[in-house]
Amino acid sequence: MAAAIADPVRRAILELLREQPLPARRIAERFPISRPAVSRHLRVLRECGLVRDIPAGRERHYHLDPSRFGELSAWLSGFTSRAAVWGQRLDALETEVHRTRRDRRRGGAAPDRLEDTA
Amino acid sequence: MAAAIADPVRRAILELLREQPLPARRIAERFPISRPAVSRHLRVLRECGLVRDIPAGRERHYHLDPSRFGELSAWLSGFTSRAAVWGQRLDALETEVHRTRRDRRRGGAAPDRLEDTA
DNA sequence: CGGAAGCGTAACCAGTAGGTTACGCTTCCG
DNA sequence: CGGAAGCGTAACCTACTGGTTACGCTTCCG
Repeated sequence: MAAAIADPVRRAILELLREQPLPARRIAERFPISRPAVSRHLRVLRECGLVRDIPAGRERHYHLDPSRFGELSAWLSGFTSRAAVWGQRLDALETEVHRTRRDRRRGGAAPDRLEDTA
Repeated sequence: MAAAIADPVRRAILELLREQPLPARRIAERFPISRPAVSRHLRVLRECGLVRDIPAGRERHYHLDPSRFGELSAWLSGFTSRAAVWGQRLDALETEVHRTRRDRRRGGAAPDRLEDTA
């Protein structure tokens, strides 16, 4: 499902469908690629459940199915929520690494002076 | 950047690094693929800014860089936020389509009875 | 009824992504 | 100092992805 969003054309289609439902023809004519290519992109999105279609005569109306977006969003939130934590730990970690290297070179536990890292 | 997350191995690496920073060796040994393969995955993540590395002697400590995750998360929120809206409009739309088809077949404006859609 | 419109699929082709092995460079340590 | 450890990169191969054209099926309409 993440693979479906990886493609820029498919992302554009989703943004298009976010504004309003559209028949396949209308979607295809907004891209510089051929209609069958768009048709396959639509199939990928359909199989991922990101998009649904309603047959309407000889047309086929596509619309967004937002239910699936939550999954990826939830996965991402597992990372963004810890941003602050790591941000705080980061400089401390970097300092620690530098200190360790210096210690080993000197062969002893040096105080945390920073004259060569500043 | 979305392409970086598309790969399952890279997602697993990110989840791994979310727990704690790790040297490349430790990351590689948790996957059934070769070490150079993991090394390239790490490069992709690095170039996307999802991950950063700190040289530590002959090792290279990798850690998460959560700042970029917000971008994708923000893009996704543009869809999830409208979930309720479209969910409400959806059945109405579907009904409308069916009604239109029926109307055209009959050649007149039919009342919105639902005997064949219910 | 018959042609046009709207879509999807099949077959084919080129570019890329991800895997492997071989290799080279730096860092550690006996 | 010299071998081992830890990484990254290059070269190569295969598989998949995304694009195109050709085609077939259903639906509309003069």
